[in-house]
Amino acid sequence: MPDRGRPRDVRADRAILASALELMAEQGVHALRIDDVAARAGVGKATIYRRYRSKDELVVEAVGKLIDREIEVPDSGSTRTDLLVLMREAVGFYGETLAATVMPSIVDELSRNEELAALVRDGYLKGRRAALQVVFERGIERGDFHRELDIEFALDVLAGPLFYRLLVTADPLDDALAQAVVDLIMRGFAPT
Amino acid sequence: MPDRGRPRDVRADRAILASALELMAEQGVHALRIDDVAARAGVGKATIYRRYRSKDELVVEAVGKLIDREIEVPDSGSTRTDLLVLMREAVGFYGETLAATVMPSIVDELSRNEELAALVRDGYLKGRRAALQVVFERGIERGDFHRELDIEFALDVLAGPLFYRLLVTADPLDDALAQAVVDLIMRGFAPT
Amino acid sequence: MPDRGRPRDVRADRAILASALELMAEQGVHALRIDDVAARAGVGKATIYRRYRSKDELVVEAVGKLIDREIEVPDSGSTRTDLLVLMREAVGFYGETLAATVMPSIVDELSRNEELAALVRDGYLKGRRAALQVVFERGIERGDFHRELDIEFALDVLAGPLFYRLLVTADPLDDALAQAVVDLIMRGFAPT
Amino acid sequence: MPDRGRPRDVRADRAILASALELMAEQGVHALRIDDVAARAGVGKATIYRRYRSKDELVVEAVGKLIDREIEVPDSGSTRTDLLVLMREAVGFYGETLAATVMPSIVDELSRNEELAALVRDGYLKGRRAALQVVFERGIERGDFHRELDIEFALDVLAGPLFYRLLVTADPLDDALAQAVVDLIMRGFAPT
DNA sequence: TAATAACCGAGACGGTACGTCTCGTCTTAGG
DNA sequence: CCTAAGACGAGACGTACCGTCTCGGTTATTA
Repeated sequence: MPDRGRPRDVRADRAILASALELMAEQGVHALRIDDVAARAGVGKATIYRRYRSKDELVVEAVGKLIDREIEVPDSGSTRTDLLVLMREAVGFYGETLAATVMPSIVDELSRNEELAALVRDGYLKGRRAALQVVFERGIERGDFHRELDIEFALDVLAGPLFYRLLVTADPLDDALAQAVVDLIMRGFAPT
Repeated sequence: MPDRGRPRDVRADRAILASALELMAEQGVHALRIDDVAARAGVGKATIYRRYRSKDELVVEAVGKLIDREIEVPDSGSTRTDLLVLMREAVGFYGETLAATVMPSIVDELSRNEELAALVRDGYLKGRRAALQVVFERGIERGDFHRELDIEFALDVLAGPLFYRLLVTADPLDDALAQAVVDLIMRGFAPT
Repeated sequence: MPDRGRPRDVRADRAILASALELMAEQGVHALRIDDVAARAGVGKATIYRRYRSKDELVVEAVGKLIDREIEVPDSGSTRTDLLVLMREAVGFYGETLAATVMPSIVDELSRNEELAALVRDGYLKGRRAALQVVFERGIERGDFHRELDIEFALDVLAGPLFYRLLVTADPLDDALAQAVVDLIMRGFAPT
Repeated sequence: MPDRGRPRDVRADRAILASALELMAEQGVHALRIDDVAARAGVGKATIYRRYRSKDELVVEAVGKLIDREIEVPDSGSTRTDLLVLMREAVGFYGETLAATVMPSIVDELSRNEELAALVRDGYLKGRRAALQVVFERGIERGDFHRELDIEFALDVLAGPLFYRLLVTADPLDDALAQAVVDLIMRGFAPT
């Protein structure tokens, strides 16, 4: 009997996630208190725990909402331009306060939370990587890259420095970074 | 009067750090409980807090011990070989169970623990980056790289894909990665 | 418009009270959960709250049903026999499992539930005491008791030991008790 | 290892019980909140739960403290006077606000809490009943009572009306009650 | 040698967040 | 307008962990 009883209140769904994201952005994932989420959302704690089995799961879902963005494959005719568009989009996204604040905790969570790992890897990364893959394949056709290009590795090179700065060195994510990475890719993987 | 009273027990020092590292490796930094460290080390909690002002500080110190490795600048005569030596060393280190297990939590901690951030960035990264910098400078002298090479960026490219795999995609850290990164660097930053 | 819409289901009325009594007998009034009553009665919670404003009121009503017994004034011609009949009836009633199980909780509830207190005192005790009063008055007429007999006090003496055993000492309620109490009354209140 | 570690703080012991008793007297046993006890006692909740496994157990202990009174056997030479002294003492005690407020909940608890039942029956009632038993035995010697007097029953008659009023009818506990009960006992159990 | 001072393991302390539970109300779809 | 099912806001429950403090006892250096 799936549809019996009072249905879940969609406004509560939204209020909970919104409050959680706000609080995470304000004080960090670490300092997130379920009681605070409930209070800000104007909701009982049970209403949260009916939706998420634990605080971790709430964080997962909130992050899921945060990173759930449609990505479209650019097609300017120029491989360099297309890569730059995608890199700038990524730099812009991870440069946002909320994403930047939350990401370290997410990464930590990834290592012990299979569910979150699946969500992030399959739901988010896969999409971005697929878009980039198309661009790389077009690049190969155009003769911008040599034919043995290891696309997986190329993707790691695009994303790696960005995450390294975000998570480890705390150096700025800016347009210069996007350009430098794309330049390196164009040169380093050019046909011999 | 600095030397009055019973001196600290060095065995306690060691037992605390060892227990902390073991527990971090077993269950993650997140699940580390001071009570558990005390119990495993056969030590009272006060004995821990006499040495470290907080749990965070204990983690910092334990991680410090873990990553405190002398690094020597290779000088084989070949820039590629030297870079490869350093990359392989890094791949080997982060491929170790303990380092790999602990790193995501460290990264999380970095974002809100200034002290740990300083320790990791100044005490550890700085050393490795200095070694790499020497190799890059020699490479420029030798004519392997163009003279405007942005060494900071080159370092990000070396480390980025490694951390990206370690923290985000969970793809393997292997020799192929080391070679691919070094190859890319050699090609991408070659003189025009 | 009193008769519009679907009429209340009488089976629900009965199921609710029956389930409440069963659960009270099984686990005590204390452990009674409205959700459990609803589940056992196969009824929604709202159906209960439409009938009883609160859990307390449900308990009141359930107990009311339990103790709602017609009492008839015995008239054997012998005061001792009449008192004995009434005492035996009481001993039999409070010896019943359900009544005995529920009574301590009822007593607790009496002290803070005015409504229940009224129901029990006016609806139930009053009836029994009235019956006994008649017997005592006949006894005075017959010359079995002195004329200054404080009937209120006599009633307390009849009921007191019974409740004391039931609630405090957990000693058995048996025929010997009934006889001893009646004997004491007959002697202690005999004319001088 | 019984004496290792920091010993329990006796002031906390006292503060907890005192606060619990105060709150029980103010609002009833029913409305007692562990958080309130902790707050009023200036104590953490864990400090309460270290001493008492549950709220019920705290209530038990608090009540134990409340009813833990030395009782001495009066010996005036007159059986009536001795009984009256003991009855007045009881009437005075149960007339106190705290005892009267708490008793219904205690009685309810007795029926499902073996530990409390033992405490109350063996620790408290037994003492009072023993004192009364001495008085009755002296009375038999003096010829105030017939020799077949069932002392157990006599005790039930002394205590019964008192508890009946306290728990059921809410009629006053006063000196008149004490006197009436003693009078009844003296007459009803007089030698034939 | 005795006193002094800081150490030691054990574990209680006040505080705070957790995740669970129950209350009495409210909201669905359906009879 | 009733019904069964079950979600809702509120708030107490008992647990767990933090960082501090207290106990009896130990181990050095200083007097």
